[in-house]
Amino acid sequence: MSDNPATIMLVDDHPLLRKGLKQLISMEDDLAVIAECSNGADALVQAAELDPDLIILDLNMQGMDGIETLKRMRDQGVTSRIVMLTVSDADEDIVAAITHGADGYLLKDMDPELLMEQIIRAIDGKMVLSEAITEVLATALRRPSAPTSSKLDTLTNREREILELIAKGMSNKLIARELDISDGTVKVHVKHLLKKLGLRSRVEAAVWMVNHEQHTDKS
Amino acid sequence: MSDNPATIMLVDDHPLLRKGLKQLISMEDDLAVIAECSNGADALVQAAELDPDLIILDLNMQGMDGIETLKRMRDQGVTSRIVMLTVSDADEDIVAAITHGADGYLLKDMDPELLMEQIIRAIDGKMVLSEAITEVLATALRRPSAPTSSKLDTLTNREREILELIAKGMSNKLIARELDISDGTVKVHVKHLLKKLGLRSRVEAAVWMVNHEQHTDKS
DNA sequence: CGCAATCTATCCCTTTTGGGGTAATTGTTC
DNA sequence: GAACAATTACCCCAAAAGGGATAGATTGCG
Repeated sequence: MSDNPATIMLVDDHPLLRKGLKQLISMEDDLAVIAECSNGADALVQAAELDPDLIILDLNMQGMDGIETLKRMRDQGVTSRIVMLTVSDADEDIVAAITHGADGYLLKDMDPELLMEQIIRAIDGKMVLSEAITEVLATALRRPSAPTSSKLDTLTNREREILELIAKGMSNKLIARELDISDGTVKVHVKHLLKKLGLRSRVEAAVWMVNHEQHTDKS
Repeated sequence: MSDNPATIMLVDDHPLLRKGLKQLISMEDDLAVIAECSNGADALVQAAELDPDLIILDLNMQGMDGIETLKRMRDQGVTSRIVMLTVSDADEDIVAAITHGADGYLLKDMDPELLMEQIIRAIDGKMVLSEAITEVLATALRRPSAPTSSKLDTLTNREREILELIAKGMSNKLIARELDISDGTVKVHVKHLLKKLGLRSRVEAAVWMVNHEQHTDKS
């Protein structure tokens, strides 16, 4: 393991953070940063080409986000260990990262020394999770009713589409005009999606959606 | 200006980012980081004590957020130049930062070289804004109807309280029970706050509020 | 082909919401 | 004390939303 320095690739759209991380890593003799990417597309190419020992992947990137990048890397057959490094401690992100093949999930506000320990542990093949994360995972797994996000998957395309419009504050009538269908039909879809999501009103649906949109996309 | 190195204080709850920034700054001979804080409370004390030439302040901190910290610093009579450094390009944040006395607003995903240029310009007494920011500011100022945030200030305490409950998805009846008043009264307050905010339904109010809550507080 | 899912639409009915008004109470300010 | 804002509460009424059922059209799948 420490015969040759372990190779590390950094993927984060904040140059500043990359700089800090790189400097931190460079202080370890048996670690070497061999590549830096500022976006997911780049990361895909470089990961396939360089096959680093460890990829440190930011979750909140513009363009292709971290989860999507992770997913595609695994699809492409990247076998490097991949650790997510992020500010988000949202349940969905954590669960999504782990289920899509991440080998760790660390928070950016960690103590640098601790962070380095975890990175080294990750290269050693261990799964690394921030303390705050482990309990989130545990509680998430305890509830098999998947309160995470995948409820969205049970919705049909039309229902999801209408939910998004509700999350913009639109009334049934406006939605009907927007989608060019009758408002009676919109009511049917709303009725169904409320039932599927276990919510009692469009207001609940709206706040639920807005809160869950936060990391899904951004303006 | 460059007789003695200019003193800089960093306030950010991400140690990694502080590290990167500090290293970047240390490469300039006439700049010196004299303090680092990971939270707003600390920053208040240190700012008063050290009176640095420049304070680089993160906007999204847990506990006291950047805007609040900025506000209190100015209230305390801190005269240092203060530049916000953040990932958020939300209109409200920018306008709030500027109106509360920030001397600049920079984004974390800037190019490091450019960032250093801007920091030096800030110390020279110039107002520095990321490119993407200037147009946001311009358009924000063009609309004097203050679509920013301060609309919240026009609400009474009760109305604001009820708006927050709406933003949790609650119905009038539930809100009435929660506040121990009649649901007819809740309707009155809802009616008023909708009028004040220029919104057409509680759903619009809910999504507006949730979106504006994002940086105000966090779980 | 038959079956299930989806999208569309309508009817009926109850509850909720939003907008208009009046008015009593309290506290604050001039 | 008068004037004012805020909170409470009620009235009325129209519009919107939500829940039930039914049903035609289309599409995809075994």
